[in-house]
Formats: sequence, C-alpha cells, structure tokens
Amino acid sequence: MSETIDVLAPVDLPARHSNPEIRVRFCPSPTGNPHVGMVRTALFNWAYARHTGGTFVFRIEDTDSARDSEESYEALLSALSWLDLDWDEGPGAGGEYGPYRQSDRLEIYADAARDLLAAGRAYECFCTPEELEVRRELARKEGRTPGYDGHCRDLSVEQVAAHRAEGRKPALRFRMPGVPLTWDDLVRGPVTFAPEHVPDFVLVRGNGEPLYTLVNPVDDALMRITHVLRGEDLLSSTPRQIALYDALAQIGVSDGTTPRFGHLPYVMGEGNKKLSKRDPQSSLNHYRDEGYLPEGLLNYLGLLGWSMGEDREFFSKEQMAAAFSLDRVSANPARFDLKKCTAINGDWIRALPAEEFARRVQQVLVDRGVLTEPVADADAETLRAACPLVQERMETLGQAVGMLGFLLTAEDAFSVDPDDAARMLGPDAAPVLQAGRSALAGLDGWTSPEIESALRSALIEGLGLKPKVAFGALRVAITGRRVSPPLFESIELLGRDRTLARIDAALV
RNA sequence: GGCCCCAUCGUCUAGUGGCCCAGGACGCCGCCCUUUCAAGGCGGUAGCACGGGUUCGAAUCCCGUUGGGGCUACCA
Repeated sequence: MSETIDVLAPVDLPARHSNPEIRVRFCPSPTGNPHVGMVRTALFNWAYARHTGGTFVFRIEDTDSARDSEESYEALLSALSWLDLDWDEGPGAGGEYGPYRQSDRLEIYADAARDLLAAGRAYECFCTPEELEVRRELARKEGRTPGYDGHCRDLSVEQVAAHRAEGRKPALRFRMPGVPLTWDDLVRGPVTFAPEHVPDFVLVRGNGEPLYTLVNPVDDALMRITHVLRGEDLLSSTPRQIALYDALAQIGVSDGTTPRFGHLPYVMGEGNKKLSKRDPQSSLNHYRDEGYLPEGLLNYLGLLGWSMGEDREFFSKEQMAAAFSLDRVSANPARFDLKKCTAINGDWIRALPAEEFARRVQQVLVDRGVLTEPVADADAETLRAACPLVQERMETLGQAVGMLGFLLTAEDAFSVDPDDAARMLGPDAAPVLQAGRSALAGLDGWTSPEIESALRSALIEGLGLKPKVAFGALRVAITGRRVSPPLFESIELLGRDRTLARIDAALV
C-alpha cells in the first residue's frame, strides 16, 4: 500500500488544555470485559479532545454494586493503556473535579437527591415493582404508552405517612416538566421527544442506591462536561437528562449550561444485530490475544462511523485526531468486519520499523510460551534475523507462533503438522529428501545463496523435479509446515545440524 | 403496539443540487511476479431500497412506503 510510509509521520496536535472550552468524557461501567464498541466511543472522545486541545476525562460509573467488579475496573485501565488512549483527568491522573470513580462520590448523589426532592423537582414513589408491572401491562393492553403513570406524583402528606407506616421504601422519581424536549444532536441534527413519551423516571432506588439516570448527569454537570459523545443506545435517555439538567441548575449542581449531545452509530456484529458482549468478536481481549496491534485496531475502529475523507483509510490515532471533526461522523450503524480489521492490522504490521516489529513479536512469543523470559541471547538473535523474513507475510502477531516456532523450539519438541505431513511427505518424498540431505551435507558454506544453488542443482536439475514439489517436501520436513518463511533463508538460520536432523526424522 | 434512529457495491465509506451513466478500501475473481504463503503490480465483479414531489438539473432537498435497528426498567 502506497500509504504505508506516512502513517508513522508525526503530526502536530494542539497542546493539552489549550482549549478549556471543550471537556469530553469517557465513562464506562466496569462490567464484564472491555468490548470494541466501547473502545470506539473512547477513541472518538479522545480524538475530539485532542483535536480541539480540550480535556479528556475518564470516569468510572460503578454505582451498580450487583454488576460492577474490581476485575473489570482493572481491565478497563489495562485496555486504555494498551491502546495508548491517555486521559487528562481520571483514575491515576487526578484532576480538580475528582474523585473520578462514582463509588467514591456517593455523598454527592445523596445531596443532589435530597435537594431535588426539597425543590419539588423529584418526588418519592412508593409503587412496588410488582404494582408497576401490573399497571404497565394494563396500559400496554389498552394501547396507552406503558411508562410510569404518575401514580405517586402528588401524594398528600397523609398518604406518604401511610405508605411509610406500611414499611414501604420509596424510590426517588424525577418529575418531568411535561413539555416537548428538543436538542440539536451533534451527529443527527434536531431531535424532539413529546412529553407523553418521556415519563417520570427513577433517580434513586428504594434501597438508596443512585441510578445512572441521576449520577451520569450530575457528574457531567459537576465536571463541566461540554460535549457528550456516546452510543446511540443512549439516545432515548437524552430528553430525560436535558430535563434533569434544568433541575440541577436550580439546585446549584449545574452551572446552567447543558452539554451538547452527539450519538454515535451502533457497532453491529454479524447479521443485523448489535454487537453484543457475548460475542467473542466483540471482546477487546480477543484482539489483544490474537496479536492485533493497538494501532491497527484503533485505525479500524476509526473507520466505523467516521471517515477522514480524501480516500484515506490508513492512519494513526494522532493523524485521526488531527483530522477529526464531528460533522464527518456518520449516523448509520456500522458492521464490524473482521476481514477488513485484519487487513488494516496487516498494513500496520508492515509499516512497523523492523526493530519494533521484532520487539513485539518477541513479546508475543513469550506470552504464548514459545520463548521463556529472560529470552536467551541466541534465540533473540535468531529472532532478529528471522523477523524480516516474515514481517511482510503476517496479518496478526499471533501468526508468528506458526511462522517462527520451528526456529525456536528444541529438537525434541519439534513436530510436523500432521496434515501437511500427509500431503507432502508420502513415499514419493523420500528420494527428494534423501537427495536434498546429501546436497546439504556436502556443502562447505551455509549461506542461503549457497544452499539454494546446491538444492537447485541436486533437485531441479539432478532429479528433474518441479521447484514446487522439491522444495515443498523439504519445507514441510524442515519447518513442519506447508507455509513458512522463505525456505533457503530458513535453512540458513536453522543451521546445518538441526536441518539435517529434521530431514532424517522425516525419512524414518 | 407506541416512540425514536437509520437507509450509496456483500461490508466500511466518499459524495452536502450540476465535476457522478457514482470514487476509494476490505472481500471476491482473473493475470503478472514467485521455492510455499503472503506482499506488490495490473485488470475485473458489484451499489444510490421503492414511489411521489421540488428543480432547468437530484445519490444529494421534501413527503410517503418498505426494510433494518434501538428504546419502551428501581440496567447502563
């Protein structure tokens, strides 16, 4: 690809915080494993912050004690650092609006809830889940909108007392203003919801736990977030948040401004369904484990819902940030295409400087147990010599195991792929291997040109074989596979003793 | 059911009224190169969902239809 050169070119980005007008955030919940849709959201927020010189806030939304976990939290941090998406405020970075884990901010939400109640912008709702369900079903049957019916909206003090006497624990419910709610979505343009479709909603559970509906806007307000870029799945919660913002201004939590909202298109999986967390293809760890480069994954994700224009599809995240603009964000859902993702990753592998490629391959081989740490000098040297042979033919770093394993495994651990052996090492192969062995055994030097000419004269000219047949058999015997790095160079790197031993092993 | 969002090759997209009988990328198919597999080079396949408007002119604007998706929780 002709673009492979300049993807590594440095770009000038505005200095951090040079634009205090812009504050964006990425605020995942630590549930389960990080997935690619989430990464895409993080990337777009990051790119917008870096493009504008604004601030990128990282906040953890862990108020759902039943679903959140410390492992997921760690996984989140690890994911962002692997991807090298750095944040200006948040866990580990500090910031003047902390703490940045919502589990550390519970008093703040309790205060906000109390003030909202006192100001009459929210009310206590004593309906039980069962009662709500019954009424919802009824409404549905009668063709009415199934949302909350306002049952507890205007309870008298006596009614409240009676409910309390019964031992009911009230949820705190927001009182919607009953007017149409409109905003100018950054990616979709004007969106309006009629009041009858946005019923009163719960802010705090009966057990006192604050909900996303409360904590997300409260923190966005307190942290002075100016632009909310998030998934389309949150689109229908936006009118509620806008209404809440007005109340938050009244109780002094918000400074009176409401952030702009932009809803990023879905990332779809196979078929026509939203990429779900259950789908292994959605898991970031999957890509990490398979040896995708963070640069490659990010590049591909940058193509899902955004385009640089000018027919340019191969770019670094810094280049993306330099070019990023909200009006190039598309509103239509994008399907995650593994093939294309992998192809982009291959481009990135080829674009890596040789030493960097070798370094990453070595890490993968260690992770996969092909090499053990500390890596022996001899192995490291073999690897350095072998990497240039395979860099052009790999699409994921994980393929290094199959490509280079034969050079790095001890002879007693070496084995030939059974399928390839069956196809290439039948009885017909014996004379070929025999002739190849003698040619190599009699060789004085051991450089790939010498090896090549010896094998050519012995097999192609001597036995009159087609190169494909002759070298195919040797390849399988020596590398254990039908697909390998170039044969003569491989033989050179393997060395005489091991090469001959492997041919012998294939002959018995 | 109600509400909301979306609609260009199989997929991701360029296209913001004439530059478009629609460009790029991935995929797929040929050919070249070649010791395998890749990479690289060359060529090919394939699309504006449909119907009405508006306009001298529409992939682009408006309306409707159809199709897809999402939401409709004391999840986020």
